[in-house]
This record gives sequence, C-alpha cells and structure tokens, in this order.
Amino acid sequence: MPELPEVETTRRGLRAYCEGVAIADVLVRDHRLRWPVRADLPAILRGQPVRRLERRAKYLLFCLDHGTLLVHLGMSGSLRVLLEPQPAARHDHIDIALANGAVLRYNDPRRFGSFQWFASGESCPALSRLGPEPLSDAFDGARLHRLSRKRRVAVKPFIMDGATVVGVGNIYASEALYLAGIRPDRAAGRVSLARYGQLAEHIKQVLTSAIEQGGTTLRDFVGGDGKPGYFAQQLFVYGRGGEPCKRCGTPLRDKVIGQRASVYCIACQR
DNA sequence: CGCTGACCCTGACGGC
DNA sequence: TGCCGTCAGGGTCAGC
Repeated sequence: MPELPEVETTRRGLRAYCEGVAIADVLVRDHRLRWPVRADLPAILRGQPVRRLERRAKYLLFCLDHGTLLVHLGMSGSLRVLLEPQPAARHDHIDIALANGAVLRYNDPRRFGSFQWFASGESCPALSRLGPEPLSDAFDGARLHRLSRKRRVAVKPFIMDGATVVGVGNIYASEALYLAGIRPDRAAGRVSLARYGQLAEHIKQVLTSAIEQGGTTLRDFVGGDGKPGYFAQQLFVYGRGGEPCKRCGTPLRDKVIGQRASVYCIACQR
C-alpha cells in the first residue's frame, strides 16, 4: 500500500484534525507491530498538543513539545480520521483520541508498521541514515550519478534504497524507469549522467502526479479522509506483466530484481 | 564496503 | 467448496 504519495496523502488528510489539538488518550489494542509498541506510549502522549504533523520519507511525524511520535504504515497500514465513534474492526490496532473528539485509527493487517517515540534530543536512527526527499532540490540526476559510480547493483534497487533517495518504492520506481527508458536490471554504475537526469525528473513527476491524485489504490489504500486514490489507472508497467506496452505493444516482461517483482518493456527500456 | 537473502505477518488470489 | 502454494505496496539484519 503506502509509498510516499500515499503517506503524504494521509498527512494532508489528517493534519487539519490534529495540528494544534491535544491528544486526549491513546488506546493500543495490539502492541505487536514491527517493533513492539511501548507500554507507556499512552502515558507519554496523553494531554500533549500535536504542534505539527510532518512527513519524512514514508514516516509520519507527530511533533509534540517534548518529542516526536514516528509512525510508519509498513506494507498494509492505514491511518484515518473518525469523526463519529465506530466499533473497532479487525486489525484496528491503535486509536489516538483527540481533544476535539476526532479519533485517528490505525489499521494494519500485516503489522509491518510501527509507532515509535523519540524524546526531544534523543537520536532517531531510522531517520538519520536517510537520503534527501525526492521532491527537494537536493535530489537530482547528478546525485544519482555520483552515488552510483562503480556500483554493480541494479538501478531499480539502487533508487529504492533510502540512502540514495527516500520514498521511491516498487510502484514508482518501476514507473519512473519506464518513463526514462532505462531497464530496471541495468547496473546502476552503467547509467549515464544525462539519463540519470531524466530519471530524477521522472521520479519527481510521477510522485507529484500521484500525490495530486491521492495516491495509488491497489487493494485497499485509503487516505486520511477514507477515500481511495486514483493513480492506479495510469500505471504503465506496475502490475501489468505480460500485457502489451502502452507505447509499442510489446508484451511487458516480468522479472524479479532485488527480490521485488519488476515489470518493464524490453523494447522501450535499455 | 557492497551485495544477497532471510525475515517480520496476514490476506488475496489462482490452480487444482 | 476447500485446500495449498504464491505473492504483496517496506525495512532491517546477518553473513559472505
């Protein structure tokens, strides 16, 4: 489910309800996430106003006065706002009840997500190793080219590595490589500066466009407002293995690269 | 250091 | 209908 556009969509949907509003209470029904949710999390958060809801890579950051709640949606997580009380459904693991009556409800069937607390001044290893945001000026083709010299790893896992650039998951990596005409299994060190320039631009473009459309709903993604995203309709390659390339008609090839399913056109991508 | 593979977990889907 | 194998949008870690 969530890649960067989906996380950003969630942030935009939720921020109006929680920024400047105190956390009234936190209910943890199941603490068994990617890392166990600490037992004292409700006590830490209770009564504290949420100053800002930010995003870094695929993490949501609830910024409080005395620290930050770091939320990751994993593969199957979603965080949505409830304005009316609703009985908890299967996999509704955590509720954050706000002082204005709204409830942020976290659902995550696979429990690959995480809720972590970092007090002010405490270092946060998950964020410290991350590369630049893809939509920032710090990310461009020159960076891709510089970091990839002598690297034999395939270009697709290279751009999905958070140390290279954050927030590029399997869907958007596949799409951007198609748009840039680069084979996903080409060695990262064997892509020219000019082509990396194009790749960086396509990554920015595809992410921007997906954010504008509320993310990509593949199975059950819903944003903070509970609505699905609409980007799925314009995917060129992701999930289309064996179907004809939308540009040249050649059947799209399916191949596992870096342990992830990858789809590309052998005619349009070199 | 760079890279590969295993792993965390549940659910959906296709084949039989 | 039901059982079984396969796969899934992410990230960390051990080991070579």
